Amino acid sequence: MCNKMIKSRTTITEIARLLKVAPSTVSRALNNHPKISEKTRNAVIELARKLNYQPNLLALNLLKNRTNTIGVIVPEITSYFFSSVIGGIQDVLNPQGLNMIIGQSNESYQEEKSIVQTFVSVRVDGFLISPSSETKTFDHLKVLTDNNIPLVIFDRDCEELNVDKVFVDEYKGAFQAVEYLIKTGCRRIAHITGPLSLSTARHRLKAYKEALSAHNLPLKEEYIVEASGFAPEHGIDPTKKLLALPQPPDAIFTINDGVAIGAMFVIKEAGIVIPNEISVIGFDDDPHSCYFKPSLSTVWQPTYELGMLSARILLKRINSNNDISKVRVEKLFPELVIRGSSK
Amino acid sequence: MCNKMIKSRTTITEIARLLKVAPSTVSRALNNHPKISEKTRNAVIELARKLNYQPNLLALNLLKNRTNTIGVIVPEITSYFFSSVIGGIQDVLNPQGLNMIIGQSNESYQEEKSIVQTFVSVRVDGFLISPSSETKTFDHLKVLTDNNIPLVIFDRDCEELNVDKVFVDEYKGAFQAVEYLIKTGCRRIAHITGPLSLSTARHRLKAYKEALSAHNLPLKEEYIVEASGFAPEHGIDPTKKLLALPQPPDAIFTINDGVAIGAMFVIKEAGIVIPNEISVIGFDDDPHSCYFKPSLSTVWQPTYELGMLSARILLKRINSNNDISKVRVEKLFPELVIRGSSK
DNA sequence: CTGTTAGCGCTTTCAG
DNA sequence: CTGAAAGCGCTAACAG
Repeated sequence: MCNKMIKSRTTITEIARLLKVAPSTVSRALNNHPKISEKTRNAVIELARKLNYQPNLLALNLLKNRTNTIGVIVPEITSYFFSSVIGGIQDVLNPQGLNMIIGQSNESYQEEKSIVQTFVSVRVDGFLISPSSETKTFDHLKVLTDNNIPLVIFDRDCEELNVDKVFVDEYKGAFQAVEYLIKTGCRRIAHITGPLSLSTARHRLKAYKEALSAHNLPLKEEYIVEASGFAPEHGIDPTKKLLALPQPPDAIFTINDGVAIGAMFVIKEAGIVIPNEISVIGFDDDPHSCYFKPSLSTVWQPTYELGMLSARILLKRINSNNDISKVRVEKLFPELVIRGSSK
Repeated sequence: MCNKMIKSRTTITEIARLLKVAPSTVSRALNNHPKISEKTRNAVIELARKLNYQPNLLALNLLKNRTNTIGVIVPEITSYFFSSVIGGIQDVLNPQGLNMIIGQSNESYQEEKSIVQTFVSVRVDGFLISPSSETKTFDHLKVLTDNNIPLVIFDRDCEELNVDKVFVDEYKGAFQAVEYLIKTGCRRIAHITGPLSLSTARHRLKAYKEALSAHNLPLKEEYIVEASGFAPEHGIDPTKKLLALPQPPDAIFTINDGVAIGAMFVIKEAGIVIPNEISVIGFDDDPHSCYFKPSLSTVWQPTYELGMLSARILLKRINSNNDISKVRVEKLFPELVIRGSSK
């Protein structure tokens, strides 16, 4: 049973033929062109509706040389952080009739590069990119600006790129978290940082250091351990290392909630009580965080807003033909959320 | 400083002009057409490379009347389940030069319908859909099959639609879970189910009932409670209800890990020991699950494979011009993962 | 106000 | 083996 009968979609010429007018007239009628008689306009619109006419976007795309598609590149889509950013992007794009294609770099420079390549070849109208942690050279992104393809960087900075950017004020969030630990009496505060190629990790680390020094606490190098990723498993070893120290910390501030969850697991396993003996504060406010025992204190990030703002800025640039000379750099504000894992 | 100089991309006519041949010749050379002299072919290819020629997909799309884009519609992207399915889809699509656009229905029928609409109007080459829990009529999907647009349903079934489908064998997974609880001595086993409009919830519920009866355990209606969603928060009230029963359960099998996490939270809060007093088993194997105390027993689902297989089946249909009469329905197998929350 | 023409970039007959 | 011409569906000059 072969169902070949594709209901061939009605075209503008079809309507023109039926109405015995020129295709251009139909086009004008459908696009609210000023100089067209009410009569023909109505006739066209009515027939179009009756025939369920839908403009062929493929034709329009070729003509206008755009695709109405935005390319979004993130390290991974399974993390709460990025998936909710994507939600924000989508909610700005869709009402504008724009679509997005998503690429996951899996934190790999090579994959990121090849995604950029394919997105360029499908001619996306613009890019929203949060670079991978492996990405240290930015030629593949410079190509975009060189070719006048709009690009907004979000969350993770590329200092050498002079383009629109949207961030969360990591420094502030981290500073508040560490300061809170100090104020609640912790004196041996450790930090599990992330891949230091990332601006986010660097800013949080900087805030950690400066918060300590602002409160005249010594900075001990052995209290800074690097996690190689953002999942709970990446928090395991760093935490073990910290607990094995001759003088273990009485607080741990982690790069994110994932790592904090791994840390709490190790700490509880070791029979150490949170927060009495060790306080823990994460970063992100993952929806799971409040269901752990104790519930995880953390720094909430405006993920959805981050996505929306990035998309809005990109749209502005696209709609202005990338003719805005001034580059925008925006910062959104995080918020400390105190729960059970800290005093 | 206005950067208007768009490096206009080289076209096939450009190459033709430079080589003093016809555009069609260039086209043939570039597409390995048999009847073309080695000489011209090489000349064309060389110049094309030198000029960094990239075919204009927009033009090809109009000509071939396809977009090389697949529309993927999921209830939400922030859940581990769906985001990892998407990873599988992507890994099949990209090597084929296909892209995907994603739509989140947010479990809303209206949103789902409107996403289908926009995806049709951008002329995606095919659909991969997991319907929302609100979706009870399927006219918006029948339109697709009526218009010969390939469609694969995954994870959540629409019985009245006769199209390719890919599922996980929910029944088997759930049956094993409940059977395990019985074998480890639990006798008052409760089930927190999900929205019963979903085939997934219905199959798991059915398995729960039949596992009990297979082992001659009574089915008590008060042991079946419905969660209105899949997040931890949706597990709170159902669990409270169960604990308040004159004879509370000694085990809870939940619709998924999210709800199980909410359930464990309530149980621990009530000072009840897991698994000694109450066993808990979830469904999904969310990466967070093993970091809870106790770690959550669950049913692992082959999410990535689910995505890959769905995409492969869709591709097959697209590449065959939707000319395959036999509909494929595939089932993948889940696996019981026993951890600390069960005996 | 409306029709004619040209063209977006590419492939595919149809002739040579 | 190669060129000329037509056309995918639509819009935007340019004439009337």
